[in-house]
Amino acid sequence: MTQSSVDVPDGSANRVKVLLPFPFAGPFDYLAPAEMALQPGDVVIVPLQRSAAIGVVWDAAASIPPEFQASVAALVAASRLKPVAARIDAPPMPRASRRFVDWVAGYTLTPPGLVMAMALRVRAGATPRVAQAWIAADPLPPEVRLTPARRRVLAALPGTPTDTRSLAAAAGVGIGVIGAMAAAGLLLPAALVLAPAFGRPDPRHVDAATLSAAQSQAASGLRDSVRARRFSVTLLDGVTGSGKTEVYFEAIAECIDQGRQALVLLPEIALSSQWLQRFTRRFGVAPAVWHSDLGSRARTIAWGAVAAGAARVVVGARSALFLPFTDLGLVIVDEEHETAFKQEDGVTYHARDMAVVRARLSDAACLLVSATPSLETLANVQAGRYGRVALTARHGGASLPAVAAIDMRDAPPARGTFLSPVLGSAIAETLAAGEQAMLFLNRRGYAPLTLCRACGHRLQCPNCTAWLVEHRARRVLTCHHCGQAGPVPQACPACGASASLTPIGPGVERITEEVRAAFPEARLLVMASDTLPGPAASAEAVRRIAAREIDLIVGTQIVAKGWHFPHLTLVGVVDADLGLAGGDLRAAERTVQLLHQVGGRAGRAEAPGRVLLQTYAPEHPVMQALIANDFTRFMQQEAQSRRPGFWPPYGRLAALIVSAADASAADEAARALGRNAPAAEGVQVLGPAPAPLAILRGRHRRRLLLRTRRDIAVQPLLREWLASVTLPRGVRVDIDVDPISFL
DNA sequence: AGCACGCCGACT
DNA sequence: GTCGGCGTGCTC
Repeated sequence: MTQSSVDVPDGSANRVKVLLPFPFAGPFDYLAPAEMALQPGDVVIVPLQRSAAIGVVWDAAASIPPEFQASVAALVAASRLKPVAARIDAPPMPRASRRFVDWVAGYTLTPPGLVMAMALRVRAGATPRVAQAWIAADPLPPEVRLTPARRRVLAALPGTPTDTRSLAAAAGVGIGVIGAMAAAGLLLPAALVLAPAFGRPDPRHVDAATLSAAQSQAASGLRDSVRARRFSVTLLDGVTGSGKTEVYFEAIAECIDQGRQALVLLPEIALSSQWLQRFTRRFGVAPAVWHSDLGSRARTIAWGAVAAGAARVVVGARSALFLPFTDLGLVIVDEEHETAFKQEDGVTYHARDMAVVRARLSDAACLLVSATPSLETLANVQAGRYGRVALTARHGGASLPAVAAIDMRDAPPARGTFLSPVLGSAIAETLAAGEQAMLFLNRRGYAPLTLCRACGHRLQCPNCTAWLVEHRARRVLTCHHCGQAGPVPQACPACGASASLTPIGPGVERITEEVRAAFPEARLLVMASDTLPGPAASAEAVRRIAAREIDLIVGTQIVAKGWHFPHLTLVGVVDADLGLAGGDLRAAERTVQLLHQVGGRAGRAEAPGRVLLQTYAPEHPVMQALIANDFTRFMQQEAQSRRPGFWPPYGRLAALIVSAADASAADEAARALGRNAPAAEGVQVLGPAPAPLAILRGRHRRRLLLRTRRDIAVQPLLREWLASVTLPRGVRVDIDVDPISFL
């Protein structure tokens, strides 16, 4: 391990590197007073310019590029070092977390401080704060006056450190009194002792014997991988409804028995109410939950509980990877194919891939779980890098739903409607049988496009290359990319014709209107991200469905999550062709995964389910794969089509998005990058070309794609490339290593 | 990310 | 004659 501090001549202080949560090239050097006995990972306050900043004592990492180290050395030579102001009495950031930060920063070409900011659990930009608790000074400073209020505070102080708010409340004084007492030296800062909010999950809370033979066999394989206490990656590949969750719960049980911590990543933690119930049923207590909407207090408690090892099992969104686990033994990525694992704002990283890295840094087992694994993961299984455990039958005797296409050319909907008569009668039959039906359309709002019948004008977002979407319930036209929203105009803004604006195409609101007219008796529920704001709303929706208070569900892609709806027997896909347009590398793969997941909601209990796909291209390989339920062959075909051009996963890809408020500035910078493009065997640069969203939030965007053979790393090429071009002010280049969305 | 310094318009 | 707009530049 690299020594982080060195002696300076006068011997009174050492030098330490401190990583700050800002976009600097690397850590800064400070003087460390010897009595602080600073260790790598310690959280410290340091002076920065005229103010103070929080940071983490960092040790040298191999992945910090040499050019950064050189610039630090030059500054150190100038000998302008300031001393560390204080060490915060908080759990240190563990070594594995620090190496993980370095790794992610190096891989994504993000300044390490910004990655560390996620690990410190602050939103990049906001000044990080550490929860402050207090204990009484002992002895009390004799010269300080004790007012009655101050006496009450001292009397109210229990033996354990207490945070400002609760202490003030307990003593019946204002928060100001606490602050003044701290300033006077009557109270000393201390680490907040965590409430025992995290019970210990009990691996033997229920008997694992409720598993089927197939499940038990799969579970035993996974248990072995955890027991090995070595890094490994295993794909748990099981059809929808096969009970994958219960199987990987056994791996978690083994991890608890091993005395190590387990992390489960879910694509959409806000929608995980059913998952949490299942966990609690299995282990007797709820796991620690981590996601970005957690309040600052809850987040501090969770962070501390993870660092102290009190939280044995954490379930969270992708950012949970940056929690300070001290002994992580298992990382599970559920629904590993989900594109929600790719973070696109701020630090651009793919949580599934980073989960594998995080597991490796802790000698932990990693499980990737899906009914429809990504081609990346399948290729890794094929190459022998990942193991595979499969579940081929549904749990409890349920059968997989029968999938059929409705050829919209043969059975077109009536004018002004979007549901084929075939789908309409299937819904009627289902409702008549007292069962539930669901319609899926991955499009929010009433209509995706509004057109003037008089002049042909289309209502477009002023900031983006995108149509404005009508949301009739909220009576607005809004842009789904920048949030721009305004009232629906009465007259055409181009030609002034009145009552000429016509909605074109369906969104979930319009489908809801259609089924409400066709099935006036049915109890309807709309599930979309804008109708279910937050976890409580979706939990309530799911409860009502399970309690049969709902007959017909209309939903966007949030219905594709792993819900268990026992009475749902019919799923209708309103526009199965929707995701296939647009020439995206992964369009076909994503459509198969999404529609397969949606269809998988049907027939999960005794009554068999069926899925109807409305399509104009029933012969398309995507529809054929869904109908035949032959996912394996489809993915083999996908692999064949990507292999020759070295497209991922058979090659590497990085996207450069050049953006500027001024179109010609963006063009000029993109061309300059194009002229300096790296040239080598197995390396290719495509572009520049207008990015698919050529204008986004008022910025003009151009894209270049770097594609290399799999054995060539893109990061050194990108670093050299970017260094070769000086960008004029106002021009930004965003780098996306392993892009998955081509927007 | 802050928070400065730094050159051009409406006020005590 | 000043107060202040936020444009760019630096922070160990």
